[in-house]
Amino acid sequence: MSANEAKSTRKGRPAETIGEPALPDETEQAQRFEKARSAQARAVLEDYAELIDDLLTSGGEARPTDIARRLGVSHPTAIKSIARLKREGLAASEVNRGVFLTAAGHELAARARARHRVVVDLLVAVGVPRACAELDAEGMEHHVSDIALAAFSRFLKR
Amino acid sequence: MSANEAKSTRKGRPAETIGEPALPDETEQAQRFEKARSAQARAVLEDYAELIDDLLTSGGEARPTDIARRLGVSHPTAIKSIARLKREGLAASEVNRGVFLTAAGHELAARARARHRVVVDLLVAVGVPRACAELDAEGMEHHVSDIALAAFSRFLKR
DNA sequence: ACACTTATGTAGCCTTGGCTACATACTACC
DNA sequence: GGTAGTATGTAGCCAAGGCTACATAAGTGT
Repeated sequence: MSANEAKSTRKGRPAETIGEPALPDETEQAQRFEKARSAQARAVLEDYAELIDDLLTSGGEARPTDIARRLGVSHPTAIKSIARLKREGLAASEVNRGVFLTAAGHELAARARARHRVVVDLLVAVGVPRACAELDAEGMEHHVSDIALAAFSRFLKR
Repeated sequence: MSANEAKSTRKGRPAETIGEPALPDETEQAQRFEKARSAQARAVLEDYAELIDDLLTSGGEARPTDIARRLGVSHPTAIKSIARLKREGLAASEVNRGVFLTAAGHELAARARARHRVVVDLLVAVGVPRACAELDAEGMEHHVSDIALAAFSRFLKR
């Protein structure tokens, strides 16, 4: 069966004629969504790493309740996520002690923060109010690829 | 206890001195993350609605397997998500028949597609290669607020 | 008509990331 | 040193969004 007819044989609908909107290639589109999903999976880890790093830098200690409060979640949720960070070798802690980052975790945090800053700056540069930029960047940053990030930096330098 | 000391009484660490990086306000930060989480919850629905709308427009029919293939997921996953769309009043279908959108679903799809387009255009405008822009936009678009979107449009018009 | 292929739907499992409720461990203070 | 208060941790629940395996339905072709 010749690929083009194969898609629409069911119910005898005629093969798609030319002149229609033309969707992107099927597998390419699938890859886009796949990439977005994997970015989403990393997002939580990045948020935690970045926040823990911030707390350590500015206050000296990153405690589960502080983390939970800042992320707007309950403390058990925070503890569970921290456990995942530990599983993935990004953080470490002993019972009833504050959390700290491993080298890998620190590196992740640094990259996340750098990206965050660039994204906010870009948004502001194209006319988004600062407060709104901070809000929107929180979700967007995890989906910005290195290539796009480099483009952002270049744009900001002008 | 005077709020400022309260945060750091544990283990006798002295209250935070001035001159440190200064984190954003606690509750404001929590709201940022909360907003990002709720955007994420909408993301799947938007992706499905937009895709279904695309399929209906360009091919005449939106069938679960096509949807699954284009999203890069298994067909049971797609069917489950479609069930959620139906639950939320965005889509409808009968057994063994293609999916279609309700008025609400169509409206959501239209908004999602418009936003998608603006985001891609903005990325391209600031120097991101087209292919990369398409990839990154897929994840970013769900986090762009109306205010930012308006700013993007204004920027593109110049 | 019967067989074959593909599409659709169901069942059941996993992980993530939310939550509440409860138990335990600190710390501070009198 | 005991008590109050806060932090920490555990258990168990839920929904979302992945998956595989299986069963049924619908077209296709000989």
